[in-house]
Amino acid sequence: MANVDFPVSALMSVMGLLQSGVTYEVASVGGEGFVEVDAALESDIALRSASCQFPGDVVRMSLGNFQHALTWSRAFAVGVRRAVRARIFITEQTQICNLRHTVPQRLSRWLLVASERLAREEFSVTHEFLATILGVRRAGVTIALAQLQSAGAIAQRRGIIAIRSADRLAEITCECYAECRAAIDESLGPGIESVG
Amino acid sequence: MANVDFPVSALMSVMGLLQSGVTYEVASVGGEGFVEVDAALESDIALRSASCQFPGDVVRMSLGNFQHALTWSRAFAVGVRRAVRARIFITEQTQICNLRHTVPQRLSRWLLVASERLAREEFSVTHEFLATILGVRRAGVTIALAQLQSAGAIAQRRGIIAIRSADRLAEITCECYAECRAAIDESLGPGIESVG
DNA sequence: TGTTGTCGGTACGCTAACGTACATAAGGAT
DNA sequence: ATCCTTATGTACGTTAGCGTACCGACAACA
Repeated sequence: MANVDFPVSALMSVMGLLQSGVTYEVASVGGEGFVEVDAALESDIALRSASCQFPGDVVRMSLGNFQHALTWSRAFAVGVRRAVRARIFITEQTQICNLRHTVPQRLSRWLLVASERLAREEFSVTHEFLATILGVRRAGVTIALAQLQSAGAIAQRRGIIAIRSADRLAEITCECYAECRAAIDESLGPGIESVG
Repeated sequence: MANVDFPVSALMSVMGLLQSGVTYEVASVGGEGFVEVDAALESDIALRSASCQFPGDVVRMSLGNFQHALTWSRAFAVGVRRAVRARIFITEQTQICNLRHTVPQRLSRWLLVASERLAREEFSVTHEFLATILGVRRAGVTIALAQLQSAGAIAQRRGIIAIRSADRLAEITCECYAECRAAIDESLGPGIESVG
């Protein structure tokens, strides 16, 4: 871990790996957070691997600078720790979301979050990609997206999904969307318009 | 949040609440961690509520003392932050565990973890309680426990579960058990014999 | 313009777990 | 000893999502 990245208009993923070889996303990090979180928690070694799924601006600090800032700037440390707080909440919420909420609900949440963090309504993703992110079948994503489409929430082209109505998506998704938004606002202040 | 508790031989639960009124456990905290984690992350307000499910010894600090120690003792701060690091890993792992692993597997994991943290093989829990913890039906727990019993892993009496073979449980449970143990060892050192 | 690899739609049987309900059993209280 | 509460066993039909497979369609590129 040579650098710590604070996404601005990028969206990064923290991935987990099962013995079966399946990978899955354990955290989606935009402007409300940073990677790698371990850098703020007394370790130079990341327990997870991160990758950038959607390129964009990132504020990058060397690990050394990050830890220096963390030590010497009270303001910096507060911001970082509050981001960690939000991240924990989101991860906890996703625990139950994965267990109790449906694929269309979870998919809607991911689309809303990605849209807000990337500040656009259209992005190029394949069903396969979304299946990996959500930890479900590719076919399951296709079915769920068809539902969102016929509800007028999204439009699709090959390799591209466009959000037509964020409100519609918000109706479909579960409470976890709002809960995570509230936790981020509570931790970082309402200025940050990204959600988990 | 007036105090911060470091369980020694107790087991505490951090709970989440869905709009439906259903509560579920988002973290099980023993000797490898502390509650509330928000205290270490620039907030006096806990985003989740914690409760003690299994009484035992706890090192309790006032919030003021905790924050004082965190500020002035480098050693204390390192320990606390490393505990946060482990907690994040466990929570992330539980995300995928909830999604992909079966009730008997998740139940086995919980029993193993609880047993190690409480340092005993027998504890009083009802199926109803375990159902809340795992976020499944009470009937589902009954069925899963019957499987563990017929595999010779546990024995049951009304309101009591006794572990007969931790090895058998370890065979049944998923990789998440070992992954979390490894993450705790990596974060806190192998001295702590609790697992998530 | 034709070929080829990737992506999306759909279908099949299958399984884990669901929600619900009811009956039995254990054990403390009277 | 009996009652009564609480815990457990079990059963039913239902459902979401699985694994797999196959085919058509799009698009890039030769």
